[in-house]
Amino acid sequence: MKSTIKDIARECGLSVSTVSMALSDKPNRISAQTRERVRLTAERLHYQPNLAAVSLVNRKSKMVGIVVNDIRNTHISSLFMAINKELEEKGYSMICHVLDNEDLSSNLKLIKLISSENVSALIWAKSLEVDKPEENFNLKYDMEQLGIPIITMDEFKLECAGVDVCFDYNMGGYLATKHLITCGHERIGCLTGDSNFKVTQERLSGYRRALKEFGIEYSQELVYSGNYTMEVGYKSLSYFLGQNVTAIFSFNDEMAFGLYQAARIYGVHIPEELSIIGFDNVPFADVMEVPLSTVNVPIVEMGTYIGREMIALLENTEERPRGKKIYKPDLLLRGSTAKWKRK
Amino acid sequence: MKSTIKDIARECGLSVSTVSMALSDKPNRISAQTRERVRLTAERLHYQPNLAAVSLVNRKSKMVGIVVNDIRNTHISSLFMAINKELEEKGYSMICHVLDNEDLSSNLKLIKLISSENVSALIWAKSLEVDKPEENFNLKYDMEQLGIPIITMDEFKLECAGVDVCFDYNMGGYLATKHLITCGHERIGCLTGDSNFKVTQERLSGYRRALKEFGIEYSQELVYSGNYTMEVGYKSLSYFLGQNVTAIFSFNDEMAFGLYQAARIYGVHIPEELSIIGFDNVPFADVMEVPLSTVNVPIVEMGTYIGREMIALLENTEERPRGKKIYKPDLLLRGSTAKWKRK
DNA sequence: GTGAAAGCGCTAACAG
DNA sequence: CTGTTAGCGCTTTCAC
Repeated sequence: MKSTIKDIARECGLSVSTVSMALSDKPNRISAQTRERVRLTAERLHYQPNLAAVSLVNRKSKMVGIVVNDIRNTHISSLFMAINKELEEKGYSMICHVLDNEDLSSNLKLIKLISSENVSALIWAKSLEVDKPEENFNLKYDMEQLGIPIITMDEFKLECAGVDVCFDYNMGGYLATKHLITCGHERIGCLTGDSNFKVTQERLSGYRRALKEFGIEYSQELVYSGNYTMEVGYKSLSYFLGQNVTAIFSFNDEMAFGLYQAARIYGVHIPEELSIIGFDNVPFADVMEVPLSTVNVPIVEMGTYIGREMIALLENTEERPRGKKIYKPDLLLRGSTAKWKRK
Repeated sequence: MKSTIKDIARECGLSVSTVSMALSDKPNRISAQTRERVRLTAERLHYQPNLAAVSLVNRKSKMVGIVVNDIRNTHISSLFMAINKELEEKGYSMICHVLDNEDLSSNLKLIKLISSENVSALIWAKSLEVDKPEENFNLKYDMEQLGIPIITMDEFKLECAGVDVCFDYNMGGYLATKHLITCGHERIGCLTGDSNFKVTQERLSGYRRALKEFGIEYSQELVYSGNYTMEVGYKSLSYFLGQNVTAIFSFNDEMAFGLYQAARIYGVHIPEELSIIGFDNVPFADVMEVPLSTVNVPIVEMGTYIGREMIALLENTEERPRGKKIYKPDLLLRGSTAKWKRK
């Protein structure tokens, strides 16, 4: 079956420890010949080190845990790929926990599992849910107990090594809304994501801030509580039409595509009869017949940053205080938003 | 730091082995009280078993390796999620190797890495490349050497436990092409994926088979060699227009979207001036202003099947001969293909 | 019913 | 330069 260091030792007539050292890259006192002899038999026997054993003795592994939301969303898979690329280059593998949109399974169970997997670090790219203060408290505690560097994509206020890599969603919401207002829209629908996500609430604050700044009253009726999926975007349109909105700010592009789909069915013309602005800037945004105006989130850049920071965290020995990085939005104005002409 | 079974033993004044047994679900002779006492202190100490240690002694782990292509393609991320869902339910975690479209890194290196990770099984969802007989020979050998069940998504002809979960791409190519011919098209462009992939060649065979059946001569000029990405779809259109094609069979939906994008720029109307049929049926296919006709690949069903088979392979003890499952295509005719009216 | 001992594959300190 | 020993955290005989 799989050969071990023991097999090599037997073949070469050496001790296990000598073989171990010979195979190691660290400077040591094994003669060049022995070294070569060991290397050759290792190759011949198709030897591959058992990383479980290595990690057991080293108390660290070449594994990084990652928790992400539904990767069917291109925005998220792009992030995933960007992180993966950086880590793989440096010889790290990822143990993935991908969350289905439907079952956002218990955070605590997840952390326990991860705790078992003895990964050397963790990337927690799952949104912070603000409606569970108690669970979050425990989660924070458990995360810190892991004793490994953790990169989060929200402000978890963890007290352990790592970085918070965030995005200014509030500003994004503000800019998107302001743009619509500047176009002359006054009844602006707001299609939100899961209302308990911090990232959702921040976008909503931005929306309200813009309205306020321009003296438009906030109205609960113009807010449709979505969940970041295309389906809900589709369903929401009839509601918005009933509210006579002239523009919709969708909290992600995915839902905006759902709006497009419904608009086609209902015969609503974008942007003449309805302006739509999205959020994320997924690659598809530019493929639609009416390219989608959206708030750009530099997700690949963020993923790359996360990957690199992770490597630094893992390989630099000196302690660093927990870092923080905030990415800023910019507006990508394409064909789906237009000046509003009162009929 | 992280507590171990030893800590529990000390706390309870018991031996390590007793604690191990008490914590185990297997039937054994530990008294109910001891059992409970151990359980409670384990909880109190936030004990989580070290799976590296467990797998070392059991010679198997709750880890499954997976190799997939670029998950930014919804078709692939859907597959990934479907597999993940089944495995996670049964307590298995996935070690992911996601391949970037650009760097299809060495298979052999990948297998070696996986061999180190001591996963209990492997899902090889990466396309078989037919132009590397030598590498494939070694790959096959190395895969078999892993000594674990392997599910592939191509016919690798492996001689180890597992299943080949395939799709009849040839039939898919045939049906798509036949549909276009039946619509009256004669100059049918063919936008292929990476030409060295078996799944690409099969589609191409299907295309040629349909042409032949209807007495249309195959012409090299009508075939544009792509790579399954939107960019190449975009770029290919001007070539196809130069060839005066009236329809294009795109080997996946992604590239078809690229064609859409280019068509908009060039002012080419779909389907009046150009019919397009894709392959995969990604969710977005239905969102475009002109919904994309495509060949349906039941990828979620396939993923679920793979997950379930994997569990069966892992948990049923009796030996089973290597299985094979072939999914069949069906045509989804939407708005992007139409009867050709000679001008 | 519980404990002692051996060992999974590997590394690292300590001898020689 | 190389071998011996101990031990990472856990499971599993085999004694008691």
